[in-house]
Amino acid sequence: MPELPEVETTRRGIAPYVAGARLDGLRVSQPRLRWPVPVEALQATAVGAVVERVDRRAKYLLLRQGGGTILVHLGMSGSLSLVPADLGPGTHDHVDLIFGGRALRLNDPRRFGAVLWADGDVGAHPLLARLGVEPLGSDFSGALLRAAATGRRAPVKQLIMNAHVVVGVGNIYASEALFRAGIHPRRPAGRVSLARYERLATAIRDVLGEAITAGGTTLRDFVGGDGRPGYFTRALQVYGRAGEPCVTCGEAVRRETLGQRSTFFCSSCQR
DNA sequence: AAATTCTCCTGAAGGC
DNA sequence: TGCCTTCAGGAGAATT
Repeated sequence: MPELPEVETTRRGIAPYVAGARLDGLRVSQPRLRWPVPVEALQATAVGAVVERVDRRAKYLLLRQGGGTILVHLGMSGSLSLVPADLGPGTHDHVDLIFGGRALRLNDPRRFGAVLWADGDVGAHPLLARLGVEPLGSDFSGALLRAAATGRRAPVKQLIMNAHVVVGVGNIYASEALFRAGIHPRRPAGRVSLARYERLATAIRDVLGEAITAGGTTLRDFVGGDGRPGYFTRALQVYGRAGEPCVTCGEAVRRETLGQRSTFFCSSCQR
């Protein structure tokens, strides 16, 4: 599942080929994604214009043009790759953005992803306007988490996965960061001390940063390849390891459902 | 305002 | 081998 590190790795992989390139055409073989692909608007406005840069906000990729921005979200099964423009779409290839002889291709079996168009200031787009801080940005801190937690009784795991507070912390890295910080995922958010939130903020930064580094080193060539970044799975300490011994104390890692999401933790190391 | 539930979709895994 | 059922999961929308 693409989490923030995979999205950032994708951004870095495609940017050298897309930034500065003119969008020459659009092929949509399946417009029914998370939201319908706005084919008309893209044809009328985005096609023919240069993508000036490729940015990321939360897990959205932003292909910025002069008059607006193409938003791409990978959902949970999406990936982008650069293929020859004359290569026909295969199974689950839904959208091609054509740049010269190459196509930036979205493949997404489960179709939770999205390709959208935002006129003018993309920051004002409804999907972006009310997002929380970037976890790798300078505004993110333990103090920010502590402030956001005031009065909240919901589990701390749900706080750090709340995109109105901090973006890009998905299910996998939420479990990992809480393990590193020694905090039980079910602990009420309002009952975690500032000191422990400082540790948690550091853990979130570290685990995301390490995953981006790992993605960068294991990244296959985006051009002509399948475009899937490395998934960092070997470095996961609790996620997906139910029943296996905790790497710290040896006790069996537990799996419980929290907010309809699988949650992995060590009940001995995390309190 | 905060918390919970629902929804989209399909591949994988398990049962028989 | 194959058919059927169940489940995961990002995250916005709807509901309580």
